[in-house]
Amino acid sequence: MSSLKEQLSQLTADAFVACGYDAKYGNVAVSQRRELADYQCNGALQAAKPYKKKPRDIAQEVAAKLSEDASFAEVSIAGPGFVNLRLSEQFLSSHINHMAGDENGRCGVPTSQEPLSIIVDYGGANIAKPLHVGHLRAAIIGESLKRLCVFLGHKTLGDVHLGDWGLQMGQIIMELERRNPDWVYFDASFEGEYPSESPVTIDDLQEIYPAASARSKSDPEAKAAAQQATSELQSGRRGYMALWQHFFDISVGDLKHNYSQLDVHFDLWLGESHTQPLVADMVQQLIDDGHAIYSDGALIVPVAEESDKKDMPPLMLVKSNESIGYGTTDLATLVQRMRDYDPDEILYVVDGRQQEHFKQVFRAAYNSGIVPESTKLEHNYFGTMNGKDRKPFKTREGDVMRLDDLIQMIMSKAEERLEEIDAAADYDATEKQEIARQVGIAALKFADLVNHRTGDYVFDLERFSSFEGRTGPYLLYAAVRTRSILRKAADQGLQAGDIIAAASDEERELQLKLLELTDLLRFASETRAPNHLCEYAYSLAGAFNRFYAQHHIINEENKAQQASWLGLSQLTVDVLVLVLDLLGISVPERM
RNA sequence: GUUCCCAUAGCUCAGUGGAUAGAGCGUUGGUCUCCGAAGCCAAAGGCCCAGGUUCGACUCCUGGUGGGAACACCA
Repeated sequence: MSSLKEQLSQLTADAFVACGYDAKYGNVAVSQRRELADYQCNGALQAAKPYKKKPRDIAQEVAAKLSEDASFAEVSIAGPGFVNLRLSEQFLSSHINHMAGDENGRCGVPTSQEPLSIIVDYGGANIAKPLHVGHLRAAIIGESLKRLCVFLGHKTLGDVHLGDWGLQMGQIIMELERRNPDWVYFDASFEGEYPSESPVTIDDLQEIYPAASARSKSDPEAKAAAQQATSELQSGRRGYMALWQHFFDISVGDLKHNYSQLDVHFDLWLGESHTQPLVADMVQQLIDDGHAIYSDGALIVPVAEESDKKDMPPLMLVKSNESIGYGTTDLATLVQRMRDYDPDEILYVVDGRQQEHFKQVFRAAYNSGIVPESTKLEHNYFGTMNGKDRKPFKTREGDVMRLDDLIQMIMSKAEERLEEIDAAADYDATEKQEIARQVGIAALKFADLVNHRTGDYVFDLERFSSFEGRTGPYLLYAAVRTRSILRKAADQGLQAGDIIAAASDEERELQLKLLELTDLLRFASETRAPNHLCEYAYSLAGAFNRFYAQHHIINEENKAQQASWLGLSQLTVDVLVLVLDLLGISVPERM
């Protein structure tokens, strides 16, 4: 079954054709003037010029044709030539009951007719480096896009794509060598087995990395040593590899814990390092095909094009010190993804500051044939989360804030707030804790996702942890309160039934809002913009709250009416929970 | 310097070339003897500037102004 908008557009397009006009003018959209129409078509205005007619005359013809259709209660024309459509009760209730009757948990949303194979690359977490607020947006935007793709029926894999093969590895190795020169890992002549136990803990690494990074920045010799170590690691020096493996193992464990706190889950835990076996052949091929050339001692892939408005630097394939950077590993990752998955689309959910880098990688990939034209590569970039000074968010001390700390902060705020309003007072401690987590995560994620992906936004703990207005907790509240009504009704033996004609404008608006679901999901997916899911969830909750304020369900005496309202309430919760799930937000049973 | 992104209400943000530009916060005022008031209702308040394209521009184009970012051997 196609979406409501598609069906209405089809009917309208048929009317245009029947009147002798092109079908393309039949597109309809949700009306902005709800007192005038449910949906509207602006095609008559567009058709006026090519057909050399007055737009109102065209609108009149089309409207006359459309009003023969039982789908509409009223078809009118207004303004310069808008065709206003008001849906009939039969049309509305048949569609809303179809949604409510969906037993697959899809609320009537069909899966894609042309399922694609999609990879969403949205981690970018670094080995040996704690997740910080900079990783937050990638995680939650990427998770949402991935869930949306999965729900729409695409074969989708989320890849964390760890940063585990760059200079930071050499920096840490050299820092450790400086501190512990007698470790067996640094003895180049050692040929035995290395210890299976890691010599460092995750906490050690989190202290060592900033120190190593700072030293490398301030001391050119240290930097050269780190570059050398990186190069040796990448060529497979045994001791370094053994050490690196420890970093990797303990970091991945920590990262999985962090991400799962956020309800973010990856299908693939691959990193830059996993491309290592592919790099040599890829580089050779690029040389053989003439795509890679030497310049200043480095091997580069020129990617500039005639039409470029600025100088486009080449992709750095092999640095003059023999080491490789993330341009090379990103390219090799594409070799691997094409070989293993042959995807139709790869979506990179990465900070907007990487735009030039991805432009280079994509060009190099297409030009060299690593990726065929039929595979779409997209950099779905996002803006930064800033502090009130409009600079990337820092702690009060000026450090990068760890994601862990941020999550703790928002969770304890949630707990505080729950205490204040005396919610969940008599639940046991474990449930309370989990509710605080879900409320906190909902607050955090919604506050992020409600902003358009590409824009920067200002982090404001007070505002984010508020439970009033357009927030995650408001939506949880709306869903949980509705569930509570349904539970009460069930306790009294009341059953949801067929949804009948709306009893009020408020109820009609709710029904119409529910019917927008399929179109909304497609739009959010096409534009890769989860903020539309947020907008929808919020307006749906608002529509339900207005309906709720208008009608008293439990006390309703007309049983058919009551059953209908229960059905509508159930559908609303189902849709709300579904959309929140696509945002990566889970709803507690009660709170 | 060049290129990219951004500029909408006091603040934080939405807005698919269409009618009267929407929310939330904040402010002011209503609303619980009835399903959970984290709610609902109402008031006040806005598209950076100048051109252009279009029947129609917050939206597209050009040029300003103001802010942010990127600019081969970090990622």
